[in-house]
Amino acid sequence: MPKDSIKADYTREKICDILRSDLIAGKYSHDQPLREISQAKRFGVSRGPIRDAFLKLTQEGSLVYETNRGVRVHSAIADKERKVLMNMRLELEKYCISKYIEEANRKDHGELEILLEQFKSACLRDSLPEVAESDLALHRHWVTRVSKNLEPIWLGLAVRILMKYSRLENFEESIGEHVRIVEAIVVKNKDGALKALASNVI
Amino acid sequence: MPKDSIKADYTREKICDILRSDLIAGKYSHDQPLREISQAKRFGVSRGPIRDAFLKLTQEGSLVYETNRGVRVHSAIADKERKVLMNMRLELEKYCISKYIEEANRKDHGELEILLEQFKSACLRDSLPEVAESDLALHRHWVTRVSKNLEPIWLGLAVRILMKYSRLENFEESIGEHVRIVEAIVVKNKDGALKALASNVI
DNA sequence: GCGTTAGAAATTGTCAACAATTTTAAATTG
DNA sequence: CAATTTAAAATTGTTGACAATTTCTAACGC
Repeated sequence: MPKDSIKADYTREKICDILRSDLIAGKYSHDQPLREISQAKRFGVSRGPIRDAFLKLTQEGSLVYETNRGVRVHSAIADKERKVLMNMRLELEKYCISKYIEEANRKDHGELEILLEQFKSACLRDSLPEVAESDLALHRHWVTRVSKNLEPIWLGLAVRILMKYSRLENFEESIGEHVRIVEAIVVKNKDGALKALASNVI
Repeated sequence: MPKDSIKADYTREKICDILRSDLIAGKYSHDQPLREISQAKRFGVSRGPIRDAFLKLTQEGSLVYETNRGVRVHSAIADKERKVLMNMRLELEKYCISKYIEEANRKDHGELEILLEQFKSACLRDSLPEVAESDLALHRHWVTRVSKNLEPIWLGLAVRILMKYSRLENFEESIGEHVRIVEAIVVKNKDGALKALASNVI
């Protein structure tokens, strides 16, 4: 047995998720290259799965790929483009939340509350990586629940938007915004939810 | 030399582009699986580059990937979701066209006219694959010219929207719409271009 | 005949080796 | 010493082989 007993048995998807968290959390600086070999060593796999993960993250937008030169962390996006992405994301999530309110059952609401608690707790701990991740997980909940088709598009938008501001903003205010969204959802107040969402995403 | 002198030397990107055209043109039916080995034989490469292309197309949305089961052609998207995607695409292209009008030079306009001619000619030939491809190429022109960052997002939306209707609609009307867009662009009539775009995309 | 099970076939997942390309470092020349 | 050339190192691109998984097929029992 190796000294490190945590035999995580990383799959392509797990590796991809971990790298995405790293990137959103700002672990690597903009334009920094990521090497296949070093990541392969890190996860204890060959270069194949790493290449797969790099390709996926490239398509999502957190990495940039150049032929024969590998991938590097995406540059910071311009403010104007960020605003366009925001509007697109809002359009998408508005649809998802409307439908979620109609379709969600008690079990869904339970998961929603759990995700909200995790987000709150991350904010109170002032841990940017955890805040970013739990923020994504919360929004992802209503998107995925409503449509597997829209989810990858949403993820691409959310990742690009998040990467721009890896620096923390006002966590307490963010808690309030998310609480308002979730509260409106559980009482099926569609207008309220959409309004709360708009103030959060924009 | 092999009997077929066309030694295309397919790269990952070329393979990806060819497969995308096939998918948009409706060469494969919805939910039909695509096999790595058969595509590898088709392009005369090993499974590696094919896997790369499949992954990319999965992320774009034309293919669906399931662990240990490979990829299949994406199911037809629901009308409501299609409408959401349309609005998002419109939001994106409105931004691109506005900026394009400000930034484009004579050379850009030249390319634009060429792409429009190619689109017209494809419509007149009633060839759905060529219409779909030249339609994409035309829109892609102003998107790519304005932002390399937004381009992959745009492509994902456009592909998903196009795949829904592989059946041909009214080509002549489509020519008129695109002519109006391009004409407004070259005379820098922003309002007119955006209005023409909206009636085309929606 | 119908459902179940066991084996075979087909397919994807991973890996290590080698080829091609790019980057870095050193040597050479003016 | 600066610029150029050349060689070495590092990195990505591709391949074929093998392992793991899924799917298909046929035998079996009821």
